[in-house]
Amino acid sequence: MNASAIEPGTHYEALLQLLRTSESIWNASRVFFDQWNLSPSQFNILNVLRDHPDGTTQIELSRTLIMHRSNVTGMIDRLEQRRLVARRDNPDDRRAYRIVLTKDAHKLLDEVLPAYYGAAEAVFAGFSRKRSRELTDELVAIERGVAGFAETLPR
Amino acid sequence: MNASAIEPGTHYEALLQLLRTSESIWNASRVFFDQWNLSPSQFNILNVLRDHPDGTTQIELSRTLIMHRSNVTGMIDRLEQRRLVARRDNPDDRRAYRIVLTKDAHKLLDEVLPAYYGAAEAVFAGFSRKRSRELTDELVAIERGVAGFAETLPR
DNA sequence: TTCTTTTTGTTGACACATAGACAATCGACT
DNA sequence: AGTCGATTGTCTATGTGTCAACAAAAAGAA
Repeated sequence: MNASAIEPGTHYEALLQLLRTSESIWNASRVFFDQWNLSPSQFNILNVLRDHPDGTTQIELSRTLIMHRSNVTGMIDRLEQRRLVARRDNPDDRRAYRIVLTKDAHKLLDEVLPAYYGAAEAVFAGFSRKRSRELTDELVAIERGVAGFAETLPR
Repeated sequence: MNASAIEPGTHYEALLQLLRTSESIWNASRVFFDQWNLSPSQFNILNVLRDHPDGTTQIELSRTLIMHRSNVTGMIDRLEQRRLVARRDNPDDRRAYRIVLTKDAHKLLDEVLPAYYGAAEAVFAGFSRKRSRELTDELVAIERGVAGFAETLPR
């Protein structure tokens, strides 16, 4: 409420802890995906592509994963070199590609995904479903708070 | 529990939402700190240095901020160029520096910090202190779960 | 003391992220 | 049809992160 607070408060602590926890998840996921020589970002791309059997454009990927389109170029370059994705022609739009998973990628994901879902459950050992649903709601509310605050910022 | 789950579950949803929320906070903070031409990482370094009036070493900074020491080199290089930190000699250890804030940095932080704490409270508008304390505890528990899981991973 | 191991900071190579400028293409409008 | 603004992907520059290899210095062992 007090937009010119001079000292850190309880909410500030919660915010910091949220960032800390998220970073620890991200770091653990780096080690986890390294088992298959993947980065978390690479996995995210492959995971999104699973939902698009006919392929999707790079700009669409950039929107889904909230990253700049110039970043997608490099990510797809590296995944293409590893033969995990392919750039197919897009008959509807000659500016864009249709990015698709290769057979190798499907085989890789069949291996990774069960371990991936299992890992999420392992991390939450001792949490009831109810509790993690409540947590999700809480986090969504915070995300809305952040979005609201961001609008007050000079862009 | 079930370490070989085949499908995403409630816990998985919560984990994803945690990462999403954290990313939205980080992105908002980029816009926020941009008002003073700072990156979130640069601010974090300055903020840590406030607690060390006599300076601290780069390796100590890397441990506090959980980043590689080679990254600290570049961060301090850029902050030094902007005259926000200085590398002072360390009489106790001629390998290391004592990194200290400059007067300019103190002046900058006097401007940033109130807005910073205020922003945290603004994001949590509508949250009681009790609720954000509970959230903090929840997040700490998850962080422990992550650490536990990470230990089961091949390093 | 001397020998060995560890630690500190830098460097180079790379991955991942942004922003801005650019060419090719698309789409809408006249 | 032709024109003009928006979109798509790439390129360059830069910041932030990792890791491995290196020199200098410190710390420990003999």
